[in-house]
Amino acid sequence: MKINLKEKLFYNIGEVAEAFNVNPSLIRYWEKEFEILNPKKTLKGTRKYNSVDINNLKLIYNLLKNRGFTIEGAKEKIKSESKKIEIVEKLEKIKAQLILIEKEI
Amino acid sequence: MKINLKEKLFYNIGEVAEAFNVNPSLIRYWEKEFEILNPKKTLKGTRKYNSVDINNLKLIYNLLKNRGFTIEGAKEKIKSESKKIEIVEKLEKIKAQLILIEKEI
DNA sequence: GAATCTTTATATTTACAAAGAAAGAAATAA
DNA sequence: TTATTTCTTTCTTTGTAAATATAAAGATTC
Repeated sequence: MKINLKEKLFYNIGEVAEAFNVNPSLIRYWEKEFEILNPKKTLKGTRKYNSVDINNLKLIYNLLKNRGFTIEGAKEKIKSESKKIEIVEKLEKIKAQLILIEKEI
Repeated sequence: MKINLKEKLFYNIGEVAEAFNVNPSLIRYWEKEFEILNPKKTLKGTRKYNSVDINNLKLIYNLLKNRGFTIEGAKEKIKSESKKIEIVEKLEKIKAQLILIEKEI
């Protein structure tokens, strides 16, 4: 990964593909498959990748290319991961509430 | 999984395939792919699956069908898992040695 | 005769690449 | 400058290779 995220605000598909050393087609294909991959597009339709997009790509790349998930498997993994995060967030809210209650006693 | 592991000592491929609801060919195919899958064979060549084989099949099935690994990914996973177990075993031996040394002091 | 074997052929799914059109960028001429 | 040409990049759609799964064939065994 050659991309220095602080260098630019946006990258286009060629740069991204080169950084990950994959074909641009593959990046577009992943976009079809993974909801989380949603780069903005210019009025003419050119994709613009920001740091969030790059991080999502890193996640996807890692699951598919390093960790040996299928595309379906990676989708599931991402979903269940975000479920976990949601649950933790809920628990933290509950904790905050409990602390408030404790102070009132 | 309909197989009751305490019912019998060995199952043949038809029973196993039915229990996992897959094609017998698939079980044989996995055998080619996964080293850990090594059922004994009768002198005539018929596969006999014992509880270890069934557990290995469960592992493989789970990785492939539930957790969304590719075959290569599942192989890696299984390898790294057994690496982990080896390391823990080595550490336990070292621990035992240390305890002996401690007693000698 | 039903189930299994091995080997080989075939189907299906998954993952990716190629093709041709369109847009963008850069170099050159009016 | 501003047209014009040329080269590069990106687009979508469609094609294809590789991976995965299954079936078929013919022989053998339960």
